[in-house]
Amino acid sequence: MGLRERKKLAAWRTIRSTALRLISERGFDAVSVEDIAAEAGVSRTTFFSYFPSKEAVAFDLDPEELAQWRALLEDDSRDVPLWEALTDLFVDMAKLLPEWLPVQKRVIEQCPWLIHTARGTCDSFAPDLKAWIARRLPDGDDLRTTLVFNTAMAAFITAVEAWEPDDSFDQLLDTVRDCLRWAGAGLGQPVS
Amino acid sequence: MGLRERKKLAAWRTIRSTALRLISERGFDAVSVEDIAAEAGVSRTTFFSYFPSKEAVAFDLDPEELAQWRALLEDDSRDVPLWEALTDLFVDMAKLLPEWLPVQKRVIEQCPWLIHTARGTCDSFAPDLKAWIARRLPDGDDLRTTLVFNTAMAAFITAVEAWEPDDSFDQLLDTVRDCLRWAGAGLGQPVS
DNA sequence: CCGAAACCTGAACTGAGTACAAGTTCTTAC
DNA sequence: GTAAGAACTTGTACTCAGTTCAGGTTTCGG
Repeated sequence: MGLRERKKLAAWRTIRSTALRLISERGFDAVSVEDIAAEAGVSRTTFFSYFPSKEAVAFDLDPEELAQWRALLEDDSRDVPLWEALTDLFVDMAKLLPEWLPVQKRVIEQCPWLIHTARGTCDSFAPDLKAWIARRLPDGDDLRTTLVFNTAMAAFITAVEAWEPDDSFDQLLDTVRDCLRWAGAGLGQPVS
Repeated sequence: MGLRERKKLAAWRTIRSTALRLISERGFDAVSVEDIAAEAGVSRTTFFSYFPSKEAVAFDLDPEELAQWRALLEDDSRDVPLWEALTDLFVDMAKLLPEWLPVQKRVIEQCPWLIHTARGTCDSFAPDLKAWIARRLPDGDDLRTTLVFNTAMAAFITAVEAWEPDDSFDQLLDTVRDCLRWAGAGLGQPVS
């Protein structure tokens, strides 16, 4: 990794951590992009070259975490049934977030309307995940692929939103597993 | 309904239809709130007293449609199993949208990032729907309630997003029913 | 018909996001 | 090592969404 790339990542992290500090101190609305940029020692223009919006600085994933995330999708073992593999995948994904999640949840607690933005975080790897699912599904059934994707996502989000930052992280992982299992088994069925 | 209320609804509809006309002519980004207000014969300030944001004018439901929507939730017959009732409910809900949906889809086609806003449309009755589900579920299991809600919503959205405005509307209703059924039966199960 | 409440309006403001030209820092190829 | 050029940063200036508010107009209840 050349100097340029290292500097870029460093700047990204400086801006991000500055932003999260200010936001958790004063609340999302009470912090302007100008405040963040000034405190992080860059110009407003530079801020927007790193983050496309003020929301992004609060919710975008760290490039390294994103890479780990994507790496999970490389696993191509198709001997496990789809939904079980999917459940494991989501649990593994959740495992990458023990630092990230509590912060996000506290921000959202103050500004509930940011939930929409937070959900959009997933968009960055949604295409990859969809491809992962499509690979394990009979030939090119787009509707079915999308349905599996959206439903699994819904189950995952349900677990995340039910989790309180004060609960243990293992509890979240259990809930993620439960939600995915329930959804996979069919919510029309009686509770097992 | 007094004069005041009638005028208000009329103004709402004038602003809305003006907005949709301009947006479908020029595209969402190329139309400013000022344009819409001017063309609709009201001030910018008034515009924002009717709609909280520029996005809202494109996606908010007509108050009357919203009322019909809510009316569907009044039905309290609990003899039908939860998921079947839910499937019927969503199909009935979809039936109220034959005018609305094609327009929304065309707007989103031009500005894909508006999908998030469109999904947020559901927020206006989400609490009611959640209560509807909770009523039919064993005592206050919040997680399960939310899971059912989110999953059903995901299935519904999948159907809506797969539907093309040129397809017949009945096809949408069929797809909604299919998606809900599949999700209810369990996506971990083989296709039936 | 009169007073109160609801409504509309213009003006002025904040802050997000964009465009661009000029300056600075890193890279690469020689 | 250095020079040409690519990539990055910055200030300025702009557009437009969304808010606030004071003052005027319309509707409503009695």
